[in-house]
Amino acid sequence: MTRANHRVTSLDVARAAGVSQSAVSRSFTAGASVAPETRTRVLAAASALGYRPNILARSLVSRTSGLVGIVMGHLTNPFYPAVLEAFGAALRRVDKRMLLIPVPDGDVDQVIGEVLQHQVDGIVVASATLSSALAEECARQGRPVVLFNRTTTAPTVATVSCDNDGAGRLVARTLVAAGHRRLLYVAGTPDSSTNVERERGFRAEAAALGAAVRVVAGLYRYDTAFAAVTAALTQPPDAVFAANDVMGCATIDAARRHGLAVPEDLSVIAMDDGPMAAWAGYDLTVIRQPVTDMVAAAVDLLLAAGRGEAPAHIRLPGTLTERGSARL
Amino acid sequence: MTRANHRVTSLDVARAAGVSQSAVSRSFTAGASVAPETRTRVLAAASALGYRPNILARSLVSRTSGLVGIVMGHLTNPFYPAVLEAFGAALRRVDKRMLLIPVPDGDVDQVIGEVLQHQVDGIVVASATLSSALAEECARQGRPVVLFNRTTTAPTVATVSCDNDGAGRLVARTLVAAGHRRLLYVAGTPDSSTNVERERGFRAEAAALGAAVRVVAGLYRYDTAFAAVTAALTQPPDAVFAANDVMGCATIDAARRHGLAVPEDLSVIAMDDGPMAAWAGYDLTVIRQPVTDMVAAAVDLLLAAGRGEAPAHIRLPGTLTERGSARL
DNA sequence: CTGTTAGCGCTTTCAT
DNA sequence: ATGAAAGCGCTAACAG
Repeated sequence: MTRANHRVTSLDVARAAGVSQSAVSRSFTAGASVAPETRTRVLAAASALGYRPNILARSLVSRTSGLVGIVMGHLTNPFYPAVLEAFGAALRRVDKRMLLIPVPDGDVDQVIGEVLQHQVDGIVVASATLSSALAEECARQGRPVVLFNRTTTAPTVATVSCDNDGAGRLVARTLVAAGHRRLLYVAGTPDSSTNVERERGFRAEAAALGAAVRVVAGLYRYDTAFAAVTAALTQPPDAVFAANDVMGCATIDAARRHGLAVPEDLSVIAMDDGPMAAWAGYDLTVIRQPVTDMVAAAVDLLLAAGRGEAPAHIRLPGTLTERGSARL
Repeated sequence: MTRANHRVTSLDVARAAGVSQSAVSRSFTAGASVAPETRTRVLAAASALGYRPNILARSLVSRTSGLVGIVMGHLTNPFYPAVLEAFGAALRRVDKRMLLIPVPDGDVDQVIGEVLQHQVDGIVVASATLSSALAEECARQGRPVVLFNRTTTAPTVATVSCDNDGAGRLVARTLVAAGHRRLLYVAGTPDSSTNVERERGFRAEAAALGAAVRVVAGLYRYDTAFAAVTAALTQPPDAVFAANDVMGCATIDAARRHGLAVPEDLSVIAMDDGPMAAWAGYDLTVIRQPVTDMVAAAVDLLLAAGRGEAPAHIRLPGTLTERGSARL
């Protein structure tokens, strides 16, 4: 038991163990030179007093906070909670924690400032972009930035994303091969690189194969996608590629409401593979993004940058997961 | 422009502005006594050099880190991302950030240790509980803990939750008033206070009104709930209360697959009001938890504890949101 | 209002 | 292997 309301410091432990304060510090530092016997004594005293090293103080001198800033846009898109969990696990493995900043919208730049003040060891920006001016400032301060699920031309930031162009092509190829000719693309937010690439790949491949592609704006959200698809159904396509799974669900719901059966009358393939894609009510055929690998790659890039390596750009392939929403 | 690869400190700014280092500190402290003219000069120098105060150093002396630990269980339950966003917004308003620890399962205690080392100003534990030993240690260190969406008997932790018992009663009353008699409760994880309270209230009120209640185990997950409900449908109930919205969706899907129409053959009411509850495919009648208010209350409790007030227990009522899944 | 002076709790040379 | 001492970058008295 320890006295109430008193922050136990390494000095307290030192006194209790009859050693110097630095001996205590060493006992808590992996691979420091302490006599095993000393260390045991120190650890005993420490746990008796309920001592835990103060990471803030340590960070101040070691110049690494053990914190990684995660700047994330729309947590309500079920893709991102999965990403968050993956980052939590991956970062814990390298003994770092997440400083999470859910950014309302747009004002990423301001938010990055806050994160920098916390002396984070790196920053992950997901579902948003930051100005190149700020990217440069991060670089100057030696704080690696990796853009997750977005690409950029800023030379100082690393990026990790799915091969969206390839995914779009794969879907087009798959649908056309199954005999579909009138294709509909339900787009995400038009300014996101993710959406742009998926659309580009999908259209290019479809065009090459002689299939027509119409595009409606779904903005990555259920309600907008539902409305857009409903409107598009006046001239029904035979297959839909939705830029994320939420909009895939919206497409299916809109089709059913319109009296169309999925997949008999309409094939639906969506990007992402969140929890609801597997629900019995949807059974959505999807392109699964390799979230775990993407996150692992992002963490690697962060660490690599910490070692002074140049920012890289990683693209991982998505994989087609066939379920019941597409007649292939 | 500033020199590459050099962390700008307040001393650098002081020199550049021709003032003392403390003048710089004051210029960045709200309500400190600095001549306006001095402050402008300092701020100018600071922004020229790209200076940002180092929060770590500040925290070390001010003894508040500006960090709140958020320990969260299942991010994949769509209820929690919404909670996270709300906390992000509410905490930012009091100038604090989130140290997010997604806890795999169970090992909350170990995780709290990490959080404590970061000198957090408080800890929010959502969808999990912590041992009372650890709760006591937090208290001793003066770090307020609030349990979110869980209750406990530990005297040192505050709690915020929905009035789950009341919600259960409300649903039973509503369902029975609409003529339903054979009720089914799709339970969440049996050891969560949340589930226990909902079930207790639902059963008590149903019993009082002379309606029968069967219970199946859904574990708060889609797949288990789908299987459990499917099995229960061999002797169909007329109404279902699902302990969360995901299981509500599972119930609807299971019913439809079984050839039952919702709400004609089966009324479904669920707890929580996540994004998909409003989807056209489900149109789920729900008890909405007042997330924003709950989060605001949690933040208040954190701040109150910081001022030395005793831990309180707050319960906010849920509200019935009628949509199309229940015949009322 | 401003500068000087102590630390916050820890890591890290540098001697011993 | 250990202790003494010098900071990490900042805030907070305390004089002036």
